[in-house]
Amino acid sequence: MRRPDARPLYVQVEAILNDRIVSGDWKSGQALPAEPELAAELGVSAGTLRRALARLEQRHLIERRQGRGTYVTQQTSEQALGQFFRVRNLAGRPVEPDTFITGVSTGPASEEEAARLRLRQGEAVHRIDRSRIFEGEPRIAERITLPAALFPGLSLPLAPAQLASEIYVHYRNAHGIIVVKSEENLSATAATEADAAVLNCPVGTPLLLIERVTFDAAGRVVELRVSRLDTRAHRYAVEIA
Amino acid sequence: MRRPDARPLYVQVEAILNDRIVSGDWKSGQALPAEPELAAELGVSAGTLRRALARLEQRHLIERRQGRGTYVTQQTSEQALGQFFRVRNLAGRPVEPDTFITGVSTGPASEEEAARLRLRQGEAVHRIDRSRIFEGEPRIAERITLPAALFPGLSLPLAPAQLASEIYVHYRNAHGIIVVKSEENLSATAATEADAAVLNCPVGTPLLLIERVTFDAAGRVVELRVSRLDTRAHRYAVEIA
DNA sequence: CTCGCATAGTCTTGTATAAGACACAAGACG
DNA sequence: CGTCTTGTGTCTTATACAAGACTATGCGAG
Repeated sequence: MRRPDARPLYVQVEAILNDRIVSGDWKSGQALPAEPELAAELGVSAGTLRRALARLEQRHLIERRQGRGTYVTQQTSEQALGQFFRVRNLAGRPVEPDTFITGVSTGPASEEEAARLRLRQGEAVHRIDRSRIFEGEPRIAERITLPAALFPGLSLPLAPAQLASEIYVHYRNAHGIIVVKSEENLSATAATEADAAVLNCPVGTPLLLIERVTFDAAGRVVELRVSRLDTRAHRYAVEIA
Repeated sequence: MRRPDARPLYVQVEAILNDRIVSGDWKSGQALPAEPELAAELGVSAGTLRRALARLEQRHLIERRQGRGTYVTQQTSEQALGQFFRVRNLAGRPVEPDTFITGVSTGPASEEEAARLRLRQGEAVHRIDRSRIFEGEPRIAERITLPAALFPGLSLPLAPAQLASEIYVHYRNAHGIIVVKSEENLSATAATEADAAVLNCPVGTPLLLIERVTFDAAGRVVELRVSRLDTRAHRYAVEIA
């Protein structure tokens, strides 16, 4: 006699709850049912449910607050910043970037983009070029590439102001895209003339090149981001445990 | 009526077990007592003990194997490599480095070293200069700085061969130093003449500069390591979750 | 008799349940 | 402005059974 699903029950429950969040059944910021209620509905014990919830919390999909309830994590720009933005100044303090959009376009994915985003070559992607400004100085030049299928309408009238970062957050919330994980490849490169112009630095200045691929809670690749960081006054901080 | 220790019981138990490992009470690779026995000895329920053990396992301090027992993690060079070594080749595959020691010395800590290692300026440190070779080519030039107080005798007759990495692992195991966490600051820099000589690259080549501080299970700073990685054929892979 | 091997026994950690005491938050009420 | 009540998540205990891993036993083949 073999079970239909060999995974532990708490993993199955985790998957069920994950689906409900991804599918928009429970929306961003919304409170989940109380634990006893939810456990009863799912037909599992409170302990098993709590174990599943603990795993979801570890993945930052939900937030639990004693006495208040359990909530689907709201993806504000501050939240995403704290979780994924690793630039620090030389004193080790987090830095608050301003954003300046320098260009937006839509077109077929290049071979490189398609491979990274797991698309077929030629599928439509949106591209956003922007610079990020720390303490008045431009320090990052980056290009964000998004699968158009996941962000319909993003190509439309887009204010060249810094709104774009907010729009981006809005799209994630509205489309059930909950960012969960990023994989990054880091290397060093020399500033090209284009980089030098954007970053206001001499040609050839060593830059930290960050190639990031981001995944959502459904396991989809949602973004490719290539950033060039001028590290003369900043560092990229990573913790390994 | 306030409790003497407001932390949850499972956290207190975790701290007790952590101490036993750090103090060498339970040695590297050794099996812990079985759960029921240990729970009885500590006067807590099996569930509470298991919760503490789960936390220790997450920190890689112990390893649990169903049917066999629970063991203090043994710090082999392979284990440390898998956990802390993030260099990949362009295909994304982990790379197996050879190591070549280029110099060993002992002396008073510089201001910079003292600050990073949390020592008083002038306290004795060991310094190991070495290069790391991937697929026949030298790709990393690095200096490791260790507090002499934690590694007594390391200054003595040291084979210039690649033994040093093994010796280093041995010292950690022998002195209750269990590496648990690293903090890294990444930036880009241009190869100096010294770098160029070691790495066999042109002067000015952009290098990935990695400044790493490593902590052990007792919360001590155990190592400062400054590495310069030639990223022409390799990447530094990081995952953010 | 000895070797090989299946298997039962027993020790280990892993999973799932249940129940009760506790702590925190928010609103109702005096 | 306190105090109470209610609803929430958190901690701790206890029990039972499942599953992995090793050991010993014993039986049969040679």
